[in-house]
Amino acid sequence: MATEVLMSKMEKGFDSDKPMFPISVIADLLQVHQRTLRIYNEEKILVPERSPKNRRLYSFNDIEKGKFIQYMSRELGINIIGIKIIFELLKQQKVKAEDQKAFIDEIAKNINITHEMQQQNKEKLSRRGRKPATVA
DNA sequence: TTTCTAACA
DNA sequence: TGTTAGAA
Repeated sequence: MATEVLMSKMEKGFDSDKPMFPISVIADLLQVHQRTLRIYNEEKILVPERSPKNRRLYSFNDIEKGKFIQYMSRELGINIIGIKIIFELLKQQKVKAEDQKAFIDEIAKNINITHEMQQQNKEKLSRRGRKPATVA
């Protein structure tokens, strides 16, 4: 459903920064509750534009950032405060958006966060009623 | 109908 | 984090 909406937008050609997707599409795509996205908004981790009617409008870049957040949260087990700190660090280090996942992965590797440990994190989180990670 | 905020479970 | 009430 959300994917079809995305594809139709992509076919036309688009600005990756252009706000165009409502919260329902992003929630569907990332498999998170809308509440979670609103929390990300409140915590300033993922802040979308707003429509004239105050509706949140996410850009393609926001979606990519959302995927990264889900990766850190679900795969690495980092909480929102940790993610805030990481984003601030990435900003201070001027790490480009395309390099951020590799940057974090390298650190995870250095402190021995193995795939087994990531799997354990996923299991822990899913046992707490959270949906298993789908985002790569 | 969908999304908003805010509060409760 | 998930769910819901009431407003827009």
